[in-house]
Amino acid sequence: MPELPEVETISRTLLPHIRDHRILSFTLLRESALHPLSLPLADITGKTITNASRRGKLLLLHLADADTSLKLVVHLRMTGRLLTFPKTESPHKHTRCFFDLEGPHSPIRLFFDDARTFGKLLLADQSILEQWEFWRTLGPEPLEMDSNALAKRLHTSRNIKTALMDQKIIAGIGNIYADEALFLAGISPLRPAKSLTDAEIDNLHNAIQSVLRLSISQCGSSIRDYRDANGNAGSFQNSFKTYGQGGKPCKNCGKPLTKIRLGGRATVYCDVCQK
DNA sequence: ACGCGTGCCTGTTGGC
DNA sequence: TGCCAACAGGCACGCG
Repeated sequence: MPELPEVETISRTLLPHIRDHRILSFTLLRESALHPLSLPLADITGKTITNASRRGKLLLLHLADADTSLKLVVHLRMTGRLLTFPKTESPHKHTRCFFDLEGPHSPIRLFFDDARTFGKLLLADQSILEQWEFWRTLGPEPLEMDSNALAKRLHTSRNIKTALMDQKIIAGIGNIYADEALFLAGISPLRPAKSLTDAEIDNLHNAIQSVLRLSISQCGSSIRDYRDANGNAGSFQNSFKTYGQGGKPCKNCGKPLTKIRLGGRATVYCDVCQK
């Protein structure tokens, strides 16, 4: 399930394959893969991909031609993948859209595959992005914000786990990195966010940044679906301290980890080490 | 205005 | 062994 480190990895591994490639055509196999606010996908033909970047969990392909500047925004949600193949590759079972690209070398086909169909493509200019509520209200990048900024955004009565997963508060954190960061910070996921002291928020801020940075350095976490743009798995799942580890001994104190549901999400923590 | 619960979607898993 | 409910979870949405 691609969160910030996974999307960052996809962006980095995808760019060398598609930079300076021109989009010749597209094939949309599932209409609902297109976000309702999107420009018609036909507007993408003839555009050149100039860059790939990330904002929160969103992957951005920067497009340009002589007159316009557009972005193809990809939200992979749970099971979305972006993969490149030679142009002879046929659509896969879960291919929702593919693009034929021509570049300096051999032509390639860029696939948007998505088993659970939660993912979306949004072809947007600046004005569409500004109309898009999710984009407009997306919180700051965790690797670019300081501890004071985080403290200001955590004035909510909700539990800290749910608050960390709220994309309006901070962008890019999902279930994996919320659990892992709270364990590293020694903070219970059940704590009301606004009950955290400045020192605790400072710890949490450091924990969020170190967990995300470490995961990026390991090319993200592959539970089952996630792969980078070359189809390779990440390895941060081997470093999980809590996520998916309910009932197993805490790596710090040895007591079995507690598994609960919080905001409808599986949540694993140590009730000894996390206060 | 805010917090909380539910539905969406389909492949995988685990219990009987 | 086979069946089927439960589960995975990011986000929109509706309710109180």
